[in-house]
Amino acid sequence: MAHDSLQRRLMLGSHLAHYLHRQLEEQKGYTSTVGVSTSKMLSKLVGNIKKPNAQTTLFPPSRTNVTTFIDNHEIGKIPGIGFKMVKPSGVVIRKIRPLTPVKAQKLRGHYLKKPAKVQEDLVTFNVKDYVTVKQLRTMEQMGPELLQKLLGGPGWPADIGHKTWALMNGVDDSEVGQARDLPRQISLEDSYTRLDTYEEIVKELRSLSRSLIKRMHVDLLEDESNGDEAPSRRWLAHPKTIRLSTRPRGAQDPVTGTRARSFHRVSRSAPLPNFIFNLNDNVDAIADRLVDESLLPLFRKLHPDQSGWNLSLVNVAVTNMIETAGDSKSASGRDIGSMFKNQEDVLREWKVEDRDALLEHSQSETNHMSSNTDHDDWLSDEDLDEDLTSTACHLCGAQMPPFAMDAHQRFHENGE
DNA sequence: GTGGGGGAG
DNA sequence: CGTTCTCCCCCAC
Repeated sequence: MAHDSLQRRLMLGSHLAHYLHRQLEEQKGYTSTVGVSTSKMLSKLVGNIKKPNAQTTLFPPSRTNVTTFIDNHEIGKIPGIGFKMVKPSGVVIRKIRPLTPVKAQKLRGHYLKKPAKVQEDLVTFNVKDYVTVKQLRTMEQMGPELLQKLLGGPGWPADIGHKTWALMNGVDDSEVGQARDLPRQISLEDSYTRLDTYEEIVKELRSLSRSLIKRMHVDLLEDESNGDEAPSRRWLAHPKTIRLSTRPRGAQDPVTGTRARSFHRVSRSAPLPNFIFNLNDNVDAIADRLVDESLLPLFRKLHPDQSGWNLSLVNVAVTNMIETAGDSKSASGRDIGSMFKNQEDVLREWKVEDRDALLEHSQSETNHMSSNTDHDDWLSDEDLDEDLTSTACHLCGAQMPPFAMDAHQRFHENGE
């Protein structure tokens, strides 16, 4: 693709993002941070530049600009590599769980030829040894194969070497997925400084269950205002499984008295009983029954010992969402095109195919949106036009922001 | 499908 | 600004 057209696409993307940002703020009162670039990873990274309520576009999108941008980041900052540095691993022999480096930390260690220093506060980790993407990227032998050797192994994604190498070079081909109308799981959890008696556990499970059922009602029920009968509600989806997870508190070091920080979770799951979907019974009663018949059995599976456990976290989740068939509530509100339309008498919807056409056509036009030659690195919010009132096409009536109208006209000129 | 884990936000 | 909570995806089995 020609360099020039890429610039135009980014300009259009910036305008679109700006419009959405503004609409979100004006109509919903939400602030948002926006990053615009040629991939999800780069967009996320540039978005960090102006937080919390502005947008940034990586511009111009030249190879050198992208490389320089990526290179200056600490390795752990790259989305997909991750910041996390140690994970508990192996069997707990006695009291201390061995700590093993994970991705970013393995890479730091490789560069430094020694384990990177991490500053461990009571609860958080900070990098002491700051290793940049550039330092790693330009190392001897660095490439997908070496990265595979460094990072690969059982439990890790098979293509981790190639993926990581691509990320270090600013390349990310992951797709922008369609937003789901329903989550895959709903979970409630709470953490505790001390939770070690059966009575307390039961109490917490009841409380979590009540909240979970209420969440299910909010997120999975649809009002069925069919006709004039008593208002009824129907389930948009039925989760099939219930899962109980806990996080045992790390063992205490007998010498220092400090506790090894444990991320380790354990879980057990079981079929979700149907009575949870009953809308006539009261929530507390359903919750109590759920605790007695599902969660306590799961808890006993998880912790067979009568006592001695000490939990720092309890999580209750419903998963394996089965969407109710024939649901008409498809992707409405998810399609960006439909957000531009606010009249239902519009004959022609601005659907995905049409938007693509619009983008293609816009590539051959002369750039009139703004003069960008005075910006070498970033294109920020303030550079964009401010007129965001929606206007109608005089040919088809489609509603859209003014910045899109010009290209839309050419869409008609091309015989549509 | 279950259980464990990294990771994002 | 850091912690907590929620969610997602991937893997081994």
